[in-house]
Amino acid sequence: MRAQTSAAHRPAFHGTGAVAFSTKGEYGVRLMVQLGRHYGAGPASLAEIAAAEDMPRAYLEQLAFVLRDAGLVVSTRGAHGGYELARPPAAIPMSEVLRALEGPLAPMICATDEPGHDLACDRTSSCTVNLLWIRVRDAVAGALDGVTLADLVPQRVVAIQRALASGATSANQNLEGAATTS
Amino acid sequence: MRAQTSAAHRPAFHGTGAVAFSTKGEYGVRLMVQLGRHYGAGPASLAEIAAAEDMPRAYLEQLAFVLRDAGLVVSTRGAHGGYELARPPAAIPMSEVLRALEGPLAPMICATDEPGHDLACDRTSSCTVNLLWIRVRDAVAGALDGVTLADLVPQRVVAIQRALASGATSANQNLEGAATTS
DNA sequence: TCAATCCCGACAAGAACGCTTGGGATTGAG
DNA sequence: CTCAATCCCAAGCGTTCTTGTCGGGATTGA
Repeated sequence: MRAQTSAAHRPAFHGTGAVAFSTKGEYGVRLMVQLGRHYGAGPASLAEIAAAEDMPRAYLEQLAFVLRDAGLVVSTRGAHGGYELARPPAAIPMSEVLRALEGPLAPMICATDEPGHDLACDRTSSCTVNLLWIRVRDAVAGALDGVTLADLVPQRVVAIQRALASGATSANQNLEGAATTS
Repeated sequence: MRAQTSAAHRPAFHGTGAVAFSTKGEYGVRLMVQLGRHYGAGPASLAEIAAAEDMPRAYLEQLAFVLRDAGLVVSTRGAHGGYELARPPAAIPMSEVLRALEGPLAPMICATDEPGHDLACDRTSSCTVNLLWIRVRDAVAGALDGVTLADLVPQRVVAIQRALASGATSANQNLEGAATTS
């Protein structure tokens, strides 16, 4: 609802210190969650989602393109178009989402999961630290593999959405309260 | 030995994408590893370490101060002074080192390990994603807690160093091969 | 006395991030 | 057929962070 135009640049790194996802990661995941809620109910427009989540629409577009190129969402052009998940939420591991959004998860250049990393790493003695970065990378990859989009979209919300898709057409805004912010 | 003055600014983020430690983390860990090798052999000067690892000395100083303030190393001033580990390597979890160097490990502001995070996080519906960030944070914290400085300083190297401290003076460079880059 | 070292604050270049702008192409509805 | 809604895309701009550098102090052993 409120003013995409006044978004007023947030601090560069949303997460302080090490292990910091940027807003790319956050917005992208939020976008995916919204699409997860909408799953099975036709395409959702970015304008809708941007309003619902109070994120700048134009910026969301960029993320949506990335997610599309990664094969995670499909787009429908033209009027009443929008984005949909390419697969059911349970088949979308968050590792894939975040890798698409933020690039390969490599805590250091020495620990890229891509080939040829050992070439880039010919530091002197202390390259023992590789062990550390690799452990961290694997830990993150494991955590991210273990969570699917379905885990972030409570099942009852999905059920309600589906019911709506074949019944009434309005009143789908009041499901927000479900967020148990522990 | 070779030219601290020509270090020529490296690319800003050493680690691409999500989960990127900065050079602060890398240099700091390398520094700690060097101190680990030197453990029990008196204080080591920053000039020595900077030369051995080819890192800018003045920058290393800043990291050393941080590590000292965190109680991880102790300093001896004056001639023949330098830095020493405050504890044996096995008693230094890397989580502590990296937290000191890079701040609290919080993948997002919503998932700080400090109290009051729920105040900062009053996003709309999608705060379900908290689950994700917290999982990632815990995974990283776990991985980092499970590695101590001793794991990065092979015991035989320590033994050799101690022998050197009371004997010969060279031939400690050929231990590189230990990095099993899978 | 002197040189080696730690201590400390300020600042400069450059990259990355966060977002905006401005236009195009494509499609359903009237 | 026209029009509005939507996706598509590239370029650019200001802010903030990192990555160091610089210059000078304080402290101590020889």
